[in-house]
Amino acid sequence: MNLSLQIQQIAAETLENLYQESFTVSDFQINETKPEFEGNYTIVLFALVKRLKKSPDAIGQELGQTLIEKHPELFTGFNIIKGFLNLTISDEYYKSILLRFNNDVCFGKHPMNGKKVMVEYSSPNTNKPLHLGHLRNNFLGWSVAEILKANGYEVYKSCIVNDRGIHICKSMVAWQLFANGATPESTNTKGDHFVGDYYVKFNDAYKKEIAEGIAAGLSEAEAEKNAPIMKLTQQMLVDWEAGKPEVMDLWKKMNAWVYKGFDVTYASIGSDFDKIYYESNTYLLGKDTVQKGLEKGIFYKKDDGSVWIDLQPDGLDEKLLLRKDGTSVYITQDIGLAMQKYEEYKIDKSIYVIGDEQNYHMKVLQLIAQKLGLPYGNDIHHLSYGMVELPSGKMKSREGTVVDADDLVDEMRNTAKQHTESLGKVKDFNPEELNQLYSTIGLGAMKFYLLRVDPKKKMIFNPEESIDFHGFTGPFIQYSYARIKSILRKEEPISTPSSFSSPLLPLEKKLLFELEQYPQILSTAGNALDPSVLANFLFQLAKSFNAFYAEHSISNAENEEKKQLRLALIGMIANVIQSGMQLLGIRVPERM
RNA sequence: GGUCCGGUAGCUCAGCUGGAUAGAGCAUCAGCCUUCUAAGCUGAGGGUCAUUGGUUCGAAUCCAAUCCGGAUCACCA
Repeated sequence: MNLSLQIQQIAAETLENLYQESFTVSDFQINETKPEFEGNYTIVLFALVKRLKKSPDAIGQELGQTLIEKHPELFTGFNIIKGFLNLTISDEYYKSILLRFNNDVCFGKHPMNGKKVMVEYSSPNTNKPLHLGHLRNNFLGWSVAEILKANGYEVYKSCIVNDRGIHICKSMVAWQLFANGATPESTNTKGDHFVGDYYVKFNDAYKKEIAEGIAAGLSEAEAEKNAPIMKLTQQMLVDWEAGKPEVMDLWKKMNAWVYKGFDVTYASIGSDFDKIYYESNTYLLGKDTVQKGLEKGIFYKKDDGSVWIDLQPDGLDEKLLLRKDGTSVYITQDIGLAMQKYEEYKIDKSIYVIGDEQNYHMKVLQLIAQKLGLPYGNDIHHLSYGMVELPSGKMKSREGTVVDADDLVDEMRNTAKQHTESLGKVKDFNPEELNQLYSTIGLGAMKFYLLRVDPKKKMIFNPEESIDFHGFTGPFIQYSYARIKSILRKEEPISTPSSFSSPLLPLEKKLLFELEQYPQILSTAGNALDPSVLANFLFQLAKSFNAFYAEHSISNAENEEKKQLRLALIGMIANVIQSGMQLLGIRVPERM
């Protein structure tokens, strides 16, 4: 149990005994003590004044006095300043944390809770390569899945591939018209980029035809509708749905190119999935479910035969579920897929990592799932994240104004290489080790950059200003880890020290104070589905370590016992950094 | 227009379940490598927490209104 909760409980018990009144933990507001005052944790007394009809000072005196008398193992001192009771936590408490957990690589992780959760993320289209926005999605989804595992969930990572539809047909038509049989192999191009190029080519041709139409006297809407290339595309979608063999063959061939390219990208950024769904298999799902909902009276049919749900009582609009011709729409397949996920995995909770532009859609899905009585209907969560934009505005694949994922990864590796070479600390590494290191650092910088901010906030990425390697960054934390490892290679810590007698220095205590909070940080990050909580914590910890490192020597500590204490301390810091960074999807190097 | 999200230092962001003098990083300036990795450390300057009003012992935090920016409200996905 974490310390601040312990303090709340003890304070509640103590006041109950003192004043014969009942208190709960929520009556006590516990803060970290501000650095300018003495103490570690602070109880705010104002809230108790009305209840007890006593002055804050009087309450503080009695409470503080009783706490150190009854719990000398925890509290060694207190002071009261302007209604704040500052408590000093004993060195012994922190030393016991250190002795217990310094070698525990699982410190902070919670035991299995028996609940299953699915995290759906990435969800690419097969008509274009991944870009920076997808990277934010991938990193968030992967990290949240790992954080949930650390919180005791059994987690399945899933991905729905949007592999059909009019947008896919656009690339296919453009390839037929302009490629002359070219392939990724013949042009030595990565498959997803190859197909993406034809998506852009489609758009260029389409725009040209619209302009020609307008020049010939058509209105803009008519010109769009009558553009020959668009008509070809619509026909291709019809043919695809009819299963016309040559269309299916082309579709399979081009998708295979894209998947081959995606595999390379996913491998390089470290994304993986337990289950991949394909929209071409799921888009017909959900119709039965809608039919059942219709019978139950949850949905209703309009005169033209289309099926709707009225969500006005919930503050939304009417929403279409089946077209008048009986075909399904976007939400229909999502309902079906939600059902299928339950049938296959019996999940208790489902998390969708999707951009905030779909907040409305996800709200509708949640409401429908609840009304249909889906077993986990109340546990559908939308991890809604803000778009990544450029200084010039939104990224648009069809305009070609995107930061390509593969390009960015390469660039980050190169930057890492330049930094590493100019510092010259790893000249003895062989080429393979060097490449590993560049990936570790470059990807670390990029992942940390995207994960350190609150997911729901929109980000602006300026390609002109490369991602930093100093300060509040991944490499800073990686560097702190490498520093610790460097010491631990030279100094042999006693594997299980039994006790430490000398008092803790302020900076030693500060580090233990921070380490003690790690389990709570993981819970908070898991509950909020927010890796940035963890990123901020790890940065703070690394910063405190570096300050300690500059102030106190570990190898040349004042005496052997201090040295052993510090070796145990930095070992525990290294474990927490490694474990926390792993949950962000970031590796830490032994040397850099 | 309805709904939702955001607005904190020059820039990028923490803090938001109300608490003490609002914190980091970058950038700027001044110091620190003959001792464990300087991708580091120490210090300085820099704020009308969008605006106005309210709630109260106390508001960046809660409520209301206003202003600014964004998303969304398709028989597209």
